[in-house]
Amino acid sequence: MTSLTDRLADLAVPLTNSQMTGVLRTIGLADSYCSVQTPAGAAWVASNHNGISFLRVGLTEQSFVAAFTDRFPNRALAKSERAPKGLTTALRTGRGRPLDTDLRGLTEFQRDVLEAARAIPVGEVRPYGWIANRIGRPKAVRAVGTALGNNPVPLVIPCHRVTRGDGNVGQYVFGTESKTALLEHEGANLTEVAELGLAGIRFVGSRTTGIYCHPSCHQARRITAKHRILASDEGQARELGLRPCRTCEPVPR
DNA sequence: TCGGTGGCCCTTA
DNA sequence: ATAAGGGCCACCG
Repeated sequence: MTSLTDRLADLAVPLTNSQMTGVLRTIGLADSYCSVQTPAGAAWVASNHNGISFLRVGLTEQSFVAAFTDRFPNRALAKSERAPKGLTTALRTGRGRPLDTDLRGLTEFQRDVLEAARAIPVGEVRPYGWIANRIGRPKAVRAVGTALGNNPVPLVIPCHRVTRGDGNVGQYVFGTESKTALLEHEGANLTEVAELGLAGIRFVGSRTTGIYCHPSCHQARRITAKHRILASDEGQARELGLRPCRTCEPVPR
């Protein structure tokens, strides 16, 4: 009678390293990585059959591999010459079909935060509190910041579009200057948002449409100056007879 | 009036 | 259990 181990041994097929990597990759235990150019500079990016799993800007190849291994101790990593389909274009234009991402290993809270951040259009920003509200945890503003700080795939998931409620850009994995540069590159009206923020203005409304928005919402930016109304909070916007924009979903704090 | 700040909030390591 | 983290508000001089 043949033992189970004997039968398994009969089944075993010798694999080359690259074949083994291929198998591991298919079952999500190995990632490929390559270098890509981004608006924030040269980056290394890892991906597997689930999608993009890890991206870092400004690291040597060696320290990227170290960072990946540190984060995913049980996964193999092999170099590839080809970038995942659509990645280069998506990173350059910030547009197109959303890229697949691999967010395994993150908590539900962290995934919720990152998914919400994906909803912010190119050239616009939303406050941390907007994410918190959107995921049904209005008071977890601070935790939202922490979760974004742990975003494994910056740029792919645009955590740089989340800024402080007072109009400042706030912090960023790759540094504040990089965040500012990215947002300017995307065409966000950063100085206007900052000026309004300094004056305590959170929302911009239109006398003609009766709608109020976040100041960077593309709808808000089309409002003619003489029809523009400013509001410091939701209550004031309501008093002015305005209702929230369905596109940018302005939220209190 | 405005910039600095202590205290609070929530999640994760 | 505790501390720290990409925030925010109220309060203060």
